[in-house]
Amino acid sequence: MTEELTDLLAGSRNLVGRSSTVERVADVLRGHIIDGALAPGARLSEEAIGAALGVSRNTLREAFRLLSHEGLLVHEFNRGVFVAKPTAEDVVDLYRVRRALELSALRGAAEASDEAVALVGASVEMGQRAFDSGDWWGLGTANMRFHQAIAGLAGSPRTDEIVRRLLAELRLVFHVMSAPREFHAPYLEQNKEIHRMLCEGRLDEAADRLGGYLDVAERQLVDAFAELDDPRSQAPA
Amino acid sequence: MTEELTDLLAGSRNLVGRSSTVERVADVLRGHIIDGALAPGARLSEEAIGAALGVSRNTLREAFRLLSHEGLLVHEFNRGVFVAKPTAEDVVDLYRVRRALELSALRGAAEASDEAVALVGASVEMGQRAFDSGDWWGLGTANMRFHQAIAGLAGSPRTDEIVRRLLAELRLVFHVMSAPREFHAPYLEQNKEIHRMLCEGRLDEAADRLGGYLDVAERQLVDAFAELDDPRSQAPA
DNA sequence: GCATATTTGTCCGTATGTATA
DNA sequence: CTATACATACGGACAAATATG
Repeated sequence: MTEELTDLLAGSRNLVGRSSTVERVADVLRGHIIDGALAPGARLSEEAIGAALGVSRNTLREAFRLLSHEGLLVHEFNRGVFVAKPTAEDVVDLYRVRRALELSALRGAAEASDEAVALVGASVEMGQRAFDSGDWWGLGTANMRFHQAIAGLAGSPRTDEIVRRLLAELRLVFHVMSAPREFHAPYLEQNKEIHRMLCEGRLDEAADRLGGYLDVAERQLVDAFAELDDPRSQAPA
Repeated sequence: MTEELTDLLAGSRNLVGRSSTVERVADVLRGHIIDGALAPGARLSEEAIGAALGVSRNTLREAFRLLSHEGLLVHEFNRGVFVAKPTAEDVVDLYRVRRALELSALRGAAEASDEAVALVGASVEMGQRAFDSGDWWGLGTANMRFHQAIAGLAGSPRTDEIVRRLLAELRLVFHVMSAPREFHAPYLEQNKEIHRMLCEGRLDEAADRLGGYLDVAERQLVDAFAELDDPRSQAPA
């Protein structure tokens, strides 16, 4: 069973070249986790992964600690580390924190820098390009960047870091959505609208819009989880 | 120069006995950092600390990663780890995030559990006891617990975790306050008032009160930093 | 339920590169 | 500029806990 993982990760070995080994290992693993190559719940063997990436167990364990604190891995004492497996409650919690931080940033955006506002616009354009080329996962990425940019309006390094962490966890959640297009596409127009309101200084209005849209997205995800747990639906493993 | 640190930490060696070594080491170091035994900016030598606590460098490095992610240590590549040294900008940032999360939790407290509300009351009583016995550092601790309880009204594990992290960083900041009593004491009455409003369901009013009080505290801390940096004041060390 | 194999937790020694006196 | 100290990273070892047959 470790065969597949080993083969999977071996392709990343040549990328390991400079800077801190621990950081690079964490980057590689993070990438494999958020793009689904390492599925939620999968166990990460120290020996197998270490061999696949060509790093020692000590170094690998430090990378595991990093990703555990980012919420992408969970560490069970004397049992190993596993890819985090978010539940419906996690979705609710993630959206609770997002609402608090993103809406607060948007409502206080009168003092935001021009560059921060420009990043919001850039993410909207990126989403449009992804939509035009039918790249639905790219559309999801653009949507992530939109929310990161909204949070960035606060001009707060800690908010940026926290939201980055939340969105990475949310990437894991999105893997339960079987229809990425139908899920992500409707939000492109909403993002455009919110960006417009932002540029016109209608901040409270924009925040209300964003709040409502987060509510809908949350419910959609929770429903998707309920469907998975529900035995009468034909859940594909 | 490592002599003092070694002696300081050696007293904690016997505490190391069960559960995960990494966690225990992190707990010991966290305690020494927030109570000021390890001053901001101090460098933590792997060898010295490892010897003092009787743990290997590998284990110690994992604990360092933990505390770095909590914001209490900063890791400089190829140079080592240092106790975080918050600046005035950090204070502003910390209060920005606190405002967003605590006010949001308070405004939405209509759905808070009875236990969560009770914790707010308990922290107020704890503060009163500390005040009565002249324990000013304990008063600060009670105040921390008050804000943790306010954030806890959201019923969100992630909010709890984030706020815990922010308040630990804030502990570091408080070391610049030379007069803990004058700083912490006025907030006891405010906390009582906010708790009363909370129990009566006057949530928006309570949130406004808390917001104003956070503004004042932030300004007070920023001023304290300005005084330290200002050469015309007789800054001790 | 038990014996065995696997894996984690932790420590040690060491080589190499980097920063600082 | 050299030398020293230290962080980075590796590999091996062993006990303890867990998983497996």
